[in-house]
Amino acid sequence: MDNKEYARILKEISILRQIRGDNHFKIRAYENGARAIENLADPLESLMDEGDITQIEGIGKSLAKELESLRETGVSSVHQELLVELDPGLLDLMKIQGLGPKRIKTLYDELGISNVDLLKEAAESGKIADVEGLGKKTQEKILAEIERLAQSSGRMPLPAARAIAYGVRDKLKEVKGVEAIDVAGSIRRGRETIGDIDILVATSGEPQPIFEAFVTLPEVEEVLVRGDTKTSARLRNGMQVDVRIVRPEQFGAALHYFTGSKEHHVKLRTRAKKMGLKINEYGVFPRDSDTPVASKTEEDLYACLDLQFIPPELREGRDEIDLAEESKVPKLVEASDMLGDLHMHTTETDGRNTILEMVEAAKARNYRYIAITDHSQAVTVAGGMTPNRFEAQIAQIREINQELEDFRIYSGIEVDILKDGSLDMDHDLLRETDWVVASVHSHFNLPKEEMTARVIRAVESGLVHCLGHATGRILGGRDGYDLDIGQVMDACAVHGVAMEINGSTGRLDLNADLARMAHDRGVKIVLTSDAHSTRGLEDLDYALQQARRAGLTKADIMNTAPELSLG
DNA sequence: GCCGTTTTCGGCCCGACTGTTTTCAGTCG
Ligand SMILES: Nc1nc2c(ncn2[C@H]2C[C@H](O)[C@@H](COP(=O)(O)OP(=O)(O)OP(=O)(O)O)O2)c(=O)[nH]1
Ligand SMILES: [Mg+2]
Ligand SMILES: [Mg+2]
Ligand SMILES: [Zn+2]
Repeated sequence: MDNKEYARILKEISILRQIRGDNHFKIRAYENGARAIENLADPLESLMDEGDITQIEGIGKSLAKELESLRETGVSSVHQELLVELDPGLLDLMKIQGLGPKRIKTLYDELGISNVDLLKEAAESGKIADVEGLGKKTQEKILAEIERLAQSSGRMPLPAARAIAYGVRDKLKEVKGVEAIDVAGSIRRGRETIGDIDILVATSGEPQPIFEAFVTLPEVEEVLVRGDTKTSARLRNGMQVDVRIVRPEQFGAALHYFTGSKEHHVKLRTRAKKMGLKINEYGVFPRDSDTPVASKTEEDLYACLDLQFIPPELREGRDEIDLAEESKVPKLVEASDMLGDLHMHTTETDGRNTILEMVEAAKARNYRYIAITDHSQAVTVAGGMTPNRFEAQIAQIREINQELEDFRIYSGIEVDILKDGSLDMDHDLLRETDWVVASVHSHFNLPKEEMTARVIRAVESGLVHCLGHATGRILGGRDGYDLDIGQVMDACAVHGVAMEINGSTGRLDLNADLARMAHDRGVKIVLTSDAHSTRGLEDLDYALQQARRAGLTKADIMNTAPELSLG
């Protein structure tokens, strides 16, 4: 069993125990246990083999025993007993907005509702409204939610969600009374998928006109919640947007609250409480005082807790607070550190802009260099280059470089890794060019061993500088190809081959976790945009944010150097 | 159920909004 499976069982136990009405803190222990396993860098089973998994924070004697017996017998007795006592269909009911453990328990006890189909039947025949504590509105809402859930495609990839969020933000920015506005939540933290959009507004005036402007935006389909400090709406594209409004002097504390994560808050607030302080979205308060000791900025908030500042990308409730306590929060790589981009396409293949246009756009981003990496001929849909065309492009770039001052174009290629792991280009040209990215664009369904051997063969070729989009996953699309990424990383480390964090909107590949793992195994990391236009260069920002989530610093990233140095 | 530079027992984040609750539980952020 893999970590995901172990975590899923614990999560299901926590949900079923919630419905049964068990102690909140025991339930949280299962939730925490599930999260702890999800966050592990190594397989739980190898940690079991090596020793004591109660070393893992959040796993104690009881969970360890349960997990070990789960491994041995293939089932968890706690889980099984809950499924028998209750019903596996109840797990789906928790996905319905407005239904929590208490109402689900009531519906199960009173009406025998144990799955979504039965819930729908009961709602349609009006039985829900008759249940004590529920009513007509709840019944209608349940029906609408069941409908919506069937249509919804779940969490949205970060780039798409961020574009929508910035669109709403930019419209609200123009509204009278809006003195400050920021996108918060999982978008600000850079999670690779987004559940909903969270926007914070500061005003010293009346919030209601601003809420009114929000809910009357053309993209708003339905108002879900409308209060004095917060309003939620669903957009026509299905995305939920939560808007929270506070006073300007509370903006920092509120931004911190609205940025999350929830788990970060629970840890931070517990710590504050032990110091005699209370944190809420309005500030940090001494116990029994209404006068905040911090509220204006996030920096103030961490400072008054005797903590180093924790950047949003690290606020996931892992070990960031411990690091901040010891002043060991890494100085994360920043946009201004990025001096070049090493993966992009031009009109020579499937890009929309010329080399010179890409150069101009790169200069506008304050880069000192770029690498042009058009496709090789096996990628026919992109009009990949033959050796002749590639040779001509190398010459062309050499000429352009003569004319450039304070800027360098590296000639390069995104060479296709063919089915057998060989490279789709003349080897002499690969040796002649400055920068070789190698990636897989075909035969995604090879068996794991074959795929791993294929990629490693390319890594070992001595001709490759960087492995492109190593997993091949498409966000909100196909999974990565089946390959042993750990073996690939080790091969990269041994042969001095870098791995990219490809920031192009569909990819984020490597993702933050894998980038961290690669770095820890000694692999050099490159941030790239994989731009197919001048605009596309901006996608490097997504790669940057994933690098930050991975805890990487300027020194960990190759293209923060003033020039390409290939050892 | 987990955990410990105030604890091996006694804590465990904190607040907004909705509805059928006539005084606040449930759900969500
Ligand atoms: N203190 C506290 N804050 C919370 C809690 N739940 C949510 N928040 C805060 C932190 C979250 O980042 C922020 C926005 O909530 P969301 O439900 O939108 O979560 P988030 O944006 O982190 O993830 P998402 O991608 O939307 O699922 O509100 C909670 O239980 N306690
Ligand atoms: Mg959110
Ligand atoms: Mg939200
Ligand atoms: Zn590619």
